[in-house]
Amino acid sequence: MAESQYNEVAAKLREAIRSDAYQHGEMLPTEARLAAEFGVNRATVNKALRMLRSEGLVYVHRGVGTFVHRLPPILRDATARHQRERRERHGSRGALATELTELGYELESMTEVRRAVPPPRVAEVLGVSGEEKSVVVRARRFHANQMPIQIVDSYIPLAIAAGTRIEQVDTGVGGLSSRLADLGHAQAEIEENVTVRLPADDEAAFLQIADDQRVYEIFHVGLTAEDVPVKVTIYIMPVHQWALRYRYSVDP
Amino acid sequence: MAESQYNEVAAKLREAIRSDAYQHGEMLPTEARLAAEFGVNRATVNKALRMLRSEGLVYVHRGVGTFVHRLPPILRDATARHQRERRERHGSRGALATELTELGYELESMTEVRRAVPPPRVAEVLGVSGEEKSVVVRARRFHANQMPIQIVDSYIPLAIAAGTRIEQVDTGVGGLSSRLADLGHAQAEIEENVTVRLPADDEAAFLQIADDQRVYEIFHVGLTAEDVPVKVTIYIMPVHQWALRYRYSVDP
DNA sequence: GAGTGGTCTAGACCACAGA
DNA sequence: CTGTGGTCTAGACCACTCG
Repeated sequence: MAESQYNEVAAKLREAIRSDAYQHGEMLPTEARLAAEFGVNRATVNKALRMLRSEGLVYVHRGVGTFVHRLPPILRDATARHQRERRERHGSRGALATELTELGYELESMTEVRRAVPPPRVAEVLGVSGEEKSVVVRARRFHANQMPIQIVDSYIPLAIAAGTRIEQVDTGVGGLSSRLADLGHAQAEIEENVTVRLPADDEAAFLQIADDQRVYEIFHVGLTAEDVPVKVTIYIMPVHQWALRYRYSVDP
Repeated sequence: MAESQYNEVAAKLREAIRSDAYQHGEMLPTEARLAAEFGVNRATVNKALRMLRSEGLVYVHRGVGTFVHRLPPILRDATARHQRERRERHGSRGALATELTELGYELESMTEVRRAVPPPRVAEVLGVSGEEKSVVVRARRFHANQMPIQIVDSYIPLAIAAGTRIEQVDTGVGGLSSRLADLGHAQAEIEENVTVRLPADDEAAFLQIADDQRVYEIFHVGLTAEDVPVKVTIYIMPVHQWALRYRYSVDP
């Protein structure tokens, strides 16, 4: 990892950040200054910083400077968030709010609800039309301490959700899952498919990440006890901000 | 995504690859040729190709050329691989072999077994010394169709494994999990923590990936019915080659 | 207006693979 | 030996932010 100059510069800066030379939010020296300091061209420093940026170790304020990002990742515990004990302990608050409060973050969210044409893969899984407005979309955007952290889009077939509280912004105590249960479509099983990819333009814009960073795409399907898919949720999160946890039983 | 020239070049090449202009393994035009074709400098083409490479869409044979990579991702179904029905259906073969055969891949693996000092995090979870050779490491390396795809290192406390079949390369029918069960340490629960990071040098070398690609690190802990950790396995896989699937029940 | 990072060019040298 | 991609430099212009 230490052959090329930009790799060496990157390694030195990583080390400086890992040690306590820089605090979260502190500005690094300018590229020109770093170039002089390390005795290399600015393009070389720029390439090194691009690496750090794509790792999530620094972020850039265009026209201002490069700043250090040193925050512990957020844990998304997929299994625990659906357990009764935990739900009861934390009352009506969502799973994410619970997780983040435990880490000392303050959570904010915005929700938009509309009827829409579902993406092809969602239409296929839900067994609805991919050409008409066949689903209700609940589009939520989350910030933690003023920092964007997650995009969550839930798709529910119109046949289930039309005219119900699911079409309102506030779904009430217990949220979307409880409303589905009220309507006779309680989810019994969850299937999640995880992939990692580059962000789309709108995702990168909301999450304030560079286009060479990566996001998790979690394709989450809620199924009833009869194995009927009743809800698809797609989660998009920057990989450097999150760790995922799953727990499951081994069939004896 | 289409402002800068290198992004436009990258977008055009992505599109050419996604359509059927190139087959898997086919060589792209040289950077010089692409630069002439698109009317930009070679450095710009190089930057675009670097993006595609980091996405796993192309790979480079140093001194030869840039080649297209178009293979469907491998699905790692964490839950299904531990279910009895599936295990019985496929006999003594491992979970991975089963998954890959279904996708038409031919699987090869190498196994090394040794006693070693565990990494700090592993020592902590297993409750063993992080200074002495307190674990047996089963280091496996997997290829599918001659392509490296996965690094799997399992750590078992010496207190459990010393002198048993676990210390031999061939663990026999049912593999490591069955031997743990034989020894009275049957795993009842699995916890997996997923993160995404840059590869270490040795990981990049084995997996034949560039140092700006990403790998999943899956920190997998096997626990007995009494919640005692008996095995830690760390999986390292390139993100562009794999999708992860988890399925779990919702507590009613 | 001054300073920042983002991008691009032209040109150069290198290590590597293969004929 | 030739052709490939990997890297680096010097210099330039740009859009952006902020005082």
